[in-house]
Amino acid sequence: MRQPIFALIDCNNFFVSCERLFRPDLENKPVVVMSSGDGCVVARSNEAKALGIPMGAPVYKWRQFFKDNRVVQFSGNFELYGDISRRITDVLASVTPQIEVYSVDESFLGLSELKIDDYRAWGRAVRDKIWQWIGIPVSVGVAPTKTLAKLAANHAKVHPALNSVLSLSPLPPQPERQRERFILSHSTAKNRVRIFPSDSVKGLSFHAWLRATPVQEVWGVGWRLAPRLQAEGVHDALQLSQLRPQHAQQLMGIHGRQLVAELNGLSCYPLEREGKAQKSIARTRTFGEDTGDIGSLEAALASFAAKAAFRLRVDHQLARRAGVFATTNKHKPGYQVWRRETYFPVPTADTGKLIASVVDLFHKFYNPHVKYHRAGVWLQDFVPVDHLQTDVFGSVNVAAEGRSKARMQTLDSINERFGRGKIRYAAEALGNKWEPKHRLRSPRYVTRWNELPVVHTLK
DNA sequence: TCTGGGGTCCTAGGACCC
DNA sequence: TCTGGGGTCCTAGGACCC
Repeated sequence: MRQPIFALIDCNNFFVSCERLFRPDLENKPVVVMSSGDGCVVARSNEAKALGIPMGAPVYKWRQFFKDNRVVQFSGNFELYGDISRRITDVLASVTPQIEVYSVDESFLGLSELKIDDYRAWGRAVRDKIWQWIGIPVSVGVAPTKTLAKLAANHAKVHPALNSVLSLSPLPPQPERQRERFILSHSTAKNRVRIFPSDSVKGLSFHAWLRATPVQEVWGVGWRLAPRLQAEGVHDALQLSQLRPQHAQQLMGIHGRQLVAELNGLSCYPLEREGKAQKSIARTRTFGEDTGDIGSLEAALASFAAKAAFRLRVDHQLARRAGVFATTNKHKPGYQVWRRETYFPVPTADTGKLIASVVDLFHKFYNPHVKYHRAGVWLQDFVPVDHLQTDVFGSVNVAAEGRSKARMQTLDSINERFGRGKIRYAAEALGNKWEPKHRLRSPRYVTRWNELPVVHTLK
């Protein structure tokens, strides 16, 4: 079998870059995009990062700072970002069918089948194509494992001399590793230089790149594991790669063992090409305002159920299990969570049935004196539509199931033709106090007819 | 006034069965 | 009724990702 080789294509500051597509005047200015309900910062331009605004910054604490520093704010326009994301996926799929869409702004490509002599030149060509056709800047990392490709892309993003592309292969020969290990054991772990000022980065060895990667920036090491590793004297990716596999497993579980192998160039995570079926679907929101209003709460849950059911039908799946939860504000004393779930003997993707079920479940714990802050609906235990089996008593009502299917198809096709939400269940419209605010949302330029950008010409 | 949303996987512990 | 081990299933919680 051929040695695997991966590329990670990672969009730079993706949400901000999408906003700038239609607002070129925002180039070189600090820009942030906020989460649903304008609660916290979920994307920052380089200029905003340079101002010290952290990921996840609570907006209410930073409002004055944004004003003082002329930071441009956007409410998340996730419809827009999803559309741009699909366009990028289309471009990448034209490069190779060996593609795994990892998230809205990242894709892995499998390169072992392609005949590539120079990975840097190849990476630059892909970067240029996406820039030219879509207008989004990307970084490219190439390496024999996904973990190393991620690491390479992260460096490609922050060192201008790399021109957004870093290839980390092939691996250096064994003797060098031994030498570096010796040197490492005599160096101080802290205060190691990470940011290289000049073109010298191009000549750095594989091991130098690992050494320049703080352990908490390694894919798979989060905020809980990082301090544990540091306590063991593991401060960077090179040291992590030199842990004994058994020790890594003790510290991080089975995942740690694979992580160490991946850092050593041994691929453990294959490309997941097929659009693997999801195992659960959830739709949850923090409300626009805390509320105990039963109409609004039922409307929220009905709306979540409708959205989740639609997603289920797009995936050609049926759910055996549905659940609902609601919470108070977790930042206030007396935080509480309620949850209930139910099981369907005959799995379903019928919006009406799901709405009825979740509203029913909600009433089992609803208390009119509670101000609810957040709620959600989830679906689980899926079976493919064409595998609908009868329940143990064979009591599937074939005619009723047929009518349900036809009803949903009609609903979906009308909404597809005339715009989403054109037809909905009355339960979704009983109140709107739950709806999150998005005062600063840009137009949905490419997904809504009435929000198309207007071009003025000078005569 | 006040901190997002949507996922996956692993592990530990309890219930239950043979 | 007791003893012990092993297997399975379920749930809750923890950890990670973007």
